[in-house]
Amino acid sequence: MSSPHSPNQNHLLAALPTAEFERLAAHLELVPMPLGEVLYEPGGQLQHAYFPTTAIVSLHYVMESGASAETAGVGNEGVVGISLFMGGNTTPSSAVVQTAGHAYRLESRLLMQEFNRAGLLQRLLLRYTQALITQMTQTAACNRHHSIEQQLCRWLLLTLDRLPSNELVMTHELVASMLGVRREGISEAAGKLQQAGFIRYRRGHITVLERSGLEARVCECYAVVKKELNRLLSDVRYRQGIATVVPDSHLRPSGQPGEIIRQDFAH
Amino acid sequence: MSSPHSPNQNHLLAALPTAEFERLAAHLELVPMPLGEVLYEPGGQLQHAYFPTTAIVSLHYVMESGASAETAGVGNEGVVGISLFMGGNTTPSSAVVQTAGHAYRLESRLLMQEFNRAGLLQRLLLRYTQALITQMTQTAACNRHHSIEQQLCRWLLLTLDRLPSNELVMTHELVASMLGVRREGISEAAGKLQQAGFIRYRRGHITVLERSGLEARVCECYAVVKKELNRLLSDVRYRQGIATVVPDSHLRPSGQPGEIIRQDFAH
DNA sequence: CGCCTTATGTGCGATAACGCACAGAGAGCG
DNA sequence: CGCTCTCTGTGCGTTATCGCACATAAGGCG
Repeated sequence: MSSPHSPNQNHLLAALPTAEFERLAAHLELVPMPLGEVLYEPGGQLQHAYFPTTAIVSLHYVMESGASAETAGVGNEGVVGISLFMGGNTTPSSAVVQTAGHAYRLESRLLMQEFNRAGLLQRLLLRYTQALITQMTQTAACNRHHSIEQQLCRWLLLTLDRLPSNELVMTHELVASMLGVRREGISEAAGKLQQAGFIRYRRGHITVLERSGLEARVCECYAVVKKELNRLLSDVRYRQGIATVVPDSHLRPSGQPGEIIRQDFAH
Repeated sequence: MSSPHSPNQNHLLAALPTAEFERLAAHLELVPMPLGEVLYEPGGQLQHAYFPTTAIVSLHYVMESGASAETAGVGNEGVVGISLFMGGNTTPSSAVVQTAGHAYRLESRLLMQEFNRAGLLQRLLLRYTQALITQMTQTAACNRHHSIEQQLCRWLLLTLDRLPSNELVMTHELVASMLGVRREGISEAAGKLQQAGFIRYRRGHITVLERSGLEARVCECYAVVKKELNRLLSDVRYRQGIATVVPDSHLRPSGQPGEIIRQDFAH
């Protein structure tokens, strides 16, 4: 919990057993992630996997027409670059930094090496991928059936959950491109939320004042995604010394007993 | 290629090396898949994985309101039940038989056992999952930006690719529930396609007369999904004796050389 | 401080899809 | 053969969102 940077700010890295973590630690490279940076484009070969700490990355697809839509976001709960271990090494979608911050990156080769050891990292990554799939599924359904305002609430809450503060550095235009709608649509929906007192915004900054307000207006999709993430990673424990100690370790693969705690992403 | 049933009608099973296949073969159970059968519901524990041969299964999410949307379909190119090996053993979505037919099912435990051997089955399943993710991503984007007619074309083509004939047993109502739109919307779009001479339909049957017509109207999403499936599974070969022999086997994990062929799902 | 870029507000008409209501027509079943 | 259920056709008015055009405002930079 030291103030500067630590790989443990990323939940997946923080959950690795000491042995696995130490094999990787020396190769984790802290990189700044400026807003708008493109981590990969359709067809591009991935050189690294990225474990965000404070940055948020948007996975999205850009159509021939130029229109785009986010299919999922990745923050400190996950990793960018699942196609490395899933196979194929590339995807038809893009990954772009949506909120500036930092990430630890790891060479593709090293990630795959560790993945193939079939230790906890593998289990973690597969579970995380399953959670990501839920996010994509839910996005597809939400795109189909819910209003812009509901989707905006969902998106704000999901983003908020990945941030340390309650302020998003984000223009309406950018949010619009994430949700795949018009900028005016976002302005209108955000205007309503502001009138209701749930958020306040000014030129490129959105501050959430009343989270519960957003939760009251959001569609079910938000809860489904959160619940599933929580369920899938709830039996994952933090490494000793990172988190509060609890007397339970039946799932711990390595030896040391009784020094671990449930992850808790629940809102 | 014998007329009755064979596990080799499923592309994943057909691609397994002899040793892996034989470990599973005795446990593969041919089951009929009647239209509308529910393979799993949100939260339900999966007892089996299903490898469709002639059946097609729709993965979809049902909202609280009752509205629904398909996120992906699974035919003889894939398997139903990825959450078994991805972890979590259940998902918030449902799987329902969309086209009646058959599948081979395999007990969860046995699938996971084989998956954990980290042989070709594991690689195959992960790659297939990656292809499935592409399908979901594309569905999300397509839901957002394309017209009902375009989506109908996409859906017809994807379904057609999984069928031996050019006739779908399918009401407008059912298609509508897959795409998450009104039945009338499908009737209208289908009417246009019929007028153009691309399809013909009558009470619960849709016959594709001119595939190229659909391909001319479909959005890019169809091609993206197909190309990706093809790319991800193109270095997968069929087991000896199942398919035509070609003199190439550098990717074959087991010993016997030179008796394998590229899978080809390309339209 | 003032300018100029960029973000946001607002007001249209256009459009795609919705929700509903009902008419007609096939196809299976008794 | 005729009935009845289910599927499909059609015609509304309604709605959300779009696409565009332009006004206003905020904030960074010289």
